Amino acid sequence: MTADVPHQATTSRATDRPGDTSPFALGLLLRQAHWRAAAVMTEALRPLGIELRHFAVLIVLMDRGPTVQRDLAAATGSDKAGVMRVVDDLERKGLAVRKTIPGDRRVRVVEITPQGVELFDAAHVAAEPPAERLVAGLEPDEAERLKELLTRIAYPAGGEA
Amino acid sequence: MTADVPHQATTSRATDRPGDTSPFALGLLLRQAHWRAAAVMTEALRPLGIELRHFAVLIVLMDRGPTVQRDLAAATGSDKAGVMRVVDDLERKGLAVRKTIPGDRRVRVVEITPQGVELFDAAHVAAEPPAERLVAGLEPDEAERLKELLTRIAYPAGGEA
DNA sequence: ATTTCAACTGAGACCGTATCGGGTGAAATG
DNA sequence: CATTTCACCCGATACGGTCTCAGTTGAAAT
Repeated sequence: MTADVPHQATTSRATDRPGDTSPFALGLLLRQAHWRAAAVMTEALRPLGIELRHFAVLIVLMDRGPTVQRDLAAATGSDKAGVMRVVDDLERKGLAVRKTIPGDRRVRVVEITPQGVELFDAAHVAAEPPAERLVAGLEPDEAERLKELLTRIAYPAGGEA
Repeated sequence: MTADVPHQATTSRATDRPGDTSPFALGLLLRQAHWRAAAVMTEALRPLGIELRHFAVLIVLMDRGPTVQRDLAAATGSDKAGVMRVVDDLERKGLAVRKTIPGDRRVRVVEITPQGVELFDAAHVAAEPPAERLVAGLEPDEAERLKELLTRIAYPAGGEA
């Protein structure tokens, strides 16, 4: 008698569809949009023989230079064991190397190799067309605005306030 | 000699940080923003004893009413096996039930129970404060605009054109 | 010597894929 | 027209790979 037909009355409930005003709407939208973006990027990376998690590490290495594995784990948000395996892969492919630093034998600094930089640049070239298709429905200034708004969601002012 | 310091010159490379113009920037931003949203929502749902994937199914059940498992898989984006396990959980908790429909003995429609509806509404109440904190840095009209732009990324006009 | 912090390892949970056992409808066959 | 056969579909299960987490080892600092 109560739950029988799709009752969409009362207040406002999540529907996983456009035009939703429930508190879950933004999260669902982000999920769907991220899913699309991830699919596009994974596809762009596939011909190069790496996956997103590998590329995420390369990004950090390019951004920060030689980095300790523990920091890589923090920066990529993944587990330290996971980082280890990713670095294993990168090392096997000659895209990065582990180095021991002189005064400290327990740390291993991960460093990108010239081939790694090469692949990194190649990835950017390969990713541009798909990335443009992703924002095909938006005007250039709209895409900029979207990124600006997302930045404020992703990195709240003051760290976490 | 080549790759030694964080060289951030040449064109424009992904940095996993605000103000990035590389083709990967939008994807990285979406990832980070989605991560935040998912963390917030998972946290809001925890006291109720369910996770996001369970709630995703409940959303579909509320939106569409009794639904075949195959359609649930398609609607939530996950695969059949995953849906099965989630429905197992929901059934065990009394939030949903599997029913055989008269004319077709192979299909099992999943239906939300009154308790399921109860929890669904409770989730909305619990989720509102965290959801507002998520967009705390944005003006109300900015949040609306963000959702609108995200919708156009997540659901491209014409299905996929 | 003890504490601390790095990388690593192995056990367990988790997820997606492949496969199985029905069930249905329709076409083929007499 | 009745019956058999066949291709497909659904839900369920079994399996394999992946990721996660607690614990181990070894090095440095106090």
